[in-house]
Amino acid sequence: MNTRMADNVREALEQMIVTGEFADGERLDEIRLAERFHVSRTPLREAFQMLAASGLVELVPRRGAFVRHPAFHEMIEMFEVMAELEAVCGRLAARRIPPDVLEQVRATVIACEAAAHAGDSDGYYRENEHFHQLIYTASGNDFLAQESQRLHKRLQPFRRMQLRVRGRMIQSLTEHRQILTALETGDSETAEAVLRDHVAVQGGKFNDLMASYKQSNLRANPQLVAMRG
Amino acid sequence: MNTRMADNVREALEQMIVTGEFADGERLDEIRLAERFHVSRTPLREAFQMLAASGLVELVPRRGAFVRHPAFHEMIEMFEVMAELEAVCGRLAARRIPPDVLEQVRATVIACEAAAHAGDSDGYYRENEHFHQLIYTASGNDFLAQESQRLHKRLQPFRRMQLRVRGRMIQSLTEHRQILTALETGDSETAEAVLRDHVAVQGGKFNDLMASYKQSNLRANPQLVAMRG
DNA sequence: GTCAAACGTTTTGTATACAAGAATTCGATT
DNA sequence: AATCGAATTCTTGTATACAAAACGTTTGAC
Repeated sequence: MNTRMADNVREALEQMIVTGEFADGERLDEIRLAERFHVSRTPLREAFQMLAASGLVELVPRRGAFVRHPAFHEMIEMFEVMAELEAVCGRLAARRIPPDVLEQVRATVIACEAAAHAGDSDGYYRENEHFHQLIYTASGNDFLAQESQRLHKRLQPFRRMQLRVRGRMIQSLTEHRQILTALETGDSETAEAVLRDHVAVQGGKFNDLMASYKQSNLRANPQLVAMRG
Repeated sequence: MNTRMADNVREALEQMIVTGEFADGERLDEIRLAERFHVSRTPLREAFQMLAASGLVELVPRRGAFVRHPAFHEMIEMFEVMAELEAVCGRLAARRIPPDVLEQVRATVIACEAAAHAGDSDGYYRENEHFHQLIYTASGNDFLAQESQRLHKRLQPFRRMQLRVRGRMIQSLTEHRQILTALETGDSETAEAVLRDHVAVQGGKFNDLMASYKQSNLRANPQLVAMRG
């Protein structure tokens, strides 16, 4: 629980948006939401500002705040950028990673494998998040780590759509191993290439993601997408 | 002039911050600024939110809004990310650029050279901006273009510090030519490599930038940087 | 002289009031 | 029946009021 109500409201709304409680283009009613959260319009509007900054809603002057789910092609674009950012993190990390962080990566890869074999999907998810977080940090560039983390978080609701298939999970573990080895041997080219492919949406992943997207509550409204020319 | 006062105030404050009118860590006084801009605290606080989202100020709960100039090493990190983003844009653009955009790049490179030879530094600056903007767009990834543009804008006040030296300008023009050729021939590796080096702060550029940074009004307060552990 | 506690002042965060701009309704006209 | 426009209702943007938290200062104890 935060000291500022505006922050609490932002978190609550963020959760509601990424779990698909609002349709794309839906207007966030200030008065209704203010009543629901037992706050006035002031902190609510501050929350809107923050949500707009992270791209979850669009603020249209004199019209209101509208939730904004990415179109499929926009999501693919975001994953492409994520893949490139992680590739850069990997390349830099291979050269810069300190021994203690490398040890943490090693431990996380092992924990990830253990969770996978135990069928502990929550554990797997958590360790996988940690793995990527560590790669960001290992880049030795705090700004890069921060930006990567930001996009990672934004893609979180869509990443859940991926990796459900059993075969993908095994491939993912193999790639973790490859990345670890590349970091251990300082092989920046391999770290870069494997991380890019690890994150990129391509081949079979593309079709899986598309199928999941179509079924999800986070679809964009084609009508509205057409107007964003 | 914008319809919302909050937006006007944000623009004005942004300008004041990037021109160094506030010292690092200085608190933005709501009451004083409200009087100065002839608005109430409400739109002013909305402006603070937006500035915080773009990293120009830090919002500390129950304390206020404090301007945040990057430390030198933070600035270097941002340039490193910018170089990598532009490198990615270049790689993708070499494969995806449409003929009409390629033509625009060609025209911009020529205009840039003309401005340089004419000693028209404002013209040079404008055409150079346009050149980079085109590379972002040419990537064919709107999200990447948008993120690149965002960081580009954030680095604008610091980029002015670079490129003042005459030799740098000539080198820069040569690199533009190399990038154009790479795009024309679809040589993604070269486009990527040249763009990375074009933007990266390395070699002599590092020292020039450091010297300018030290003299500028956009320095971070070392006391405060130390506390950001 | 140093430290700390209590008081008063300043400043932030939130609620509320109000004006101007959008949206909607409903009737008039073609 | 469809369309235009005026009147009404809603909604946003901004000002202002007020409570609670942070800050500074004075006072007092050791």
